[in-house]
Amino acid sequence: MHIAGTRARIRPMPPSALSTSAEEPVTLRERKKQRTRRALADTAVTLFGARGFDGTPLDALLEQVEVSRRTFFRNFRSKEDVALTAVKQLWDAYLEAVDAAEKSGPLADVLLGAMLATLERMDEDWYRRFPPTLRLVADSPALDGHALRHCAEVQEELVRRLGVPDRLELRLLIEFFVAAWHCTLDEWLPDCAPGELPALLRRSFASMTSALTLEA
Amino acid sequence: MHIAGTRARIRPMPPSALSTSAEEPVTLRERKKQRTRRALADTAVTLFGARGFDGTPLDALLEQVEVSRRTFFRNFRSKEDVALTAVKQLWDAYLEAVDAAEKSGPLADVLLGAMLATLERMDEDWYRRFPPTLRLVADSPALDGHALRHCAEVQEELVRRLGVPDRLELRLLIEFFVAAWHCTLDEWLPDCAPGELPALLRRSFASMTSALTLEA
DNA sequence: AGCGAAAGTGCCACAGTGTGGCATTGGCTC
DNA sequence: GAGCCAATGCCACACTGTGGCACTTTCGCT
Repeated sequence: MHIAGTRARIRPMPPSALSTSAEEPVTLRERKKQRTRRALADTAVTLFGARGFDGTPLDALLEQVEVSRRTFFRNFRSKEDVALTAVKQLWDAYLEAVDAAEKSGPLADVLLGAMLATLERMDEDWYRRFPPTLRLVADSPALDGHALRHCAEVQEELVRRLGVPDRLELRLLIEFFVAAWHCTLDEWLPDCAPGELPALLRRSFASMTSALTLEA
Repeated sequence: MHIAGTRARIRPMPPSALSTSAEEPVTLRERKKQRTRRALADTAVTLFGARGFDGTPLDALLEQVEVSRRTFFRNFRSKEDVALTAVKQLWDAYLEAVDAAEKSGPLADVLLGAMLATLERMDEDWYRRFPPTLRLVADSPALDGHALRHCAEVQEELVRRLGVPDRLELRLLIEFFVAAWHCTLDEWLPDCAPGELPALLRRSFASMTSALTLEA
């Protein structure tokens, strides 16, 4: 339902942490922390991928990375959170891309262009971790719920950053954009060939207008 | 992300239970069970509404209704589940309405018409419980995640029931429909005047095409 | 270099959710 | 009525997430 605005504020958590094209932090402390976070996120995907998200106790992950529960929860909000690291990285990068994009012409094209730019910017490591993450999400309702919730937050953020007079149409457009993205992922999921994702996304966008006039 | 098809099957739970226009079950046993479920769902909305969803332990609800934890979990999948009863009732009714609708002309109109019909069918009791439920969802990320997840399941079901040659466009349309519905609820939420909901929904639908061509 | 401050970490205990096992109750069927 | 069976209640347990506190490491400053 994700109603915008009235939502209770969420605590910030370490500032987005692992961004893909990260400027390496200078202090030793920060780098150490980053390494722990990265190890947790990486191991989470492989471990959950092997034994299932619901079927893997958090302790299994902690044991493998040799980190205490207390430390884990200082770095991630929840078990779902660490599993969805790749997804969050994508959206973080996307928001940056939207900020950087030139806002002229049809807004739909701006949103599409920003995503295409984002997909180009993501590195090889991300493309290795994203597909397994999607499969995790597809297999665990709990994870899916968290992913959708995160998406809703991104949408609110987009509305905030793209603010225009007519709120309703902007909200609709952003919802449509995310919807098209989800449909695209559905089609991409079986093969997950990185090169095909932009083409699939363009195809989804091209189908949007005709979808509205689809006959029974 | 809600990828269709590959999703793990969910256990059925008592057949939807509390439907709004329910044919009363004959046996005393069934009626008793229904009463318990109804009491749990009703009390949940008021109790969570008063003390917050996250701030209310499940035990508080169980104590008030005088039901053991074991019994509760035989009737509802989770704490979130019971809180979202009104939402689930709506979608259950909507799926029925879609089945009953005549599938001719633009599919978007079919989907819209089915929702308008559903809104007319919902009884007064439901209109009393739905707005508080929405506010609960707006205040608790966990609830929102569950609600979105449920929505995704409904969408998969819709694709299944409306199956047409071109899957992509159908999926897109259904996503757009749900998106429009969510936007409508956002606008309805502040006042929650039952009579205004259909008009708001029509307005959202009318804005769909222009949203796609919105200029920056 | 050294030293105090601050941040990160580990360990422990606890609240809350959700599940399995098993006895008991209460309604349904004959 | 008597037996049968579903529903319930009670107990114990696994797992997630949090708070408190002590200990170690790093940072910034002298």
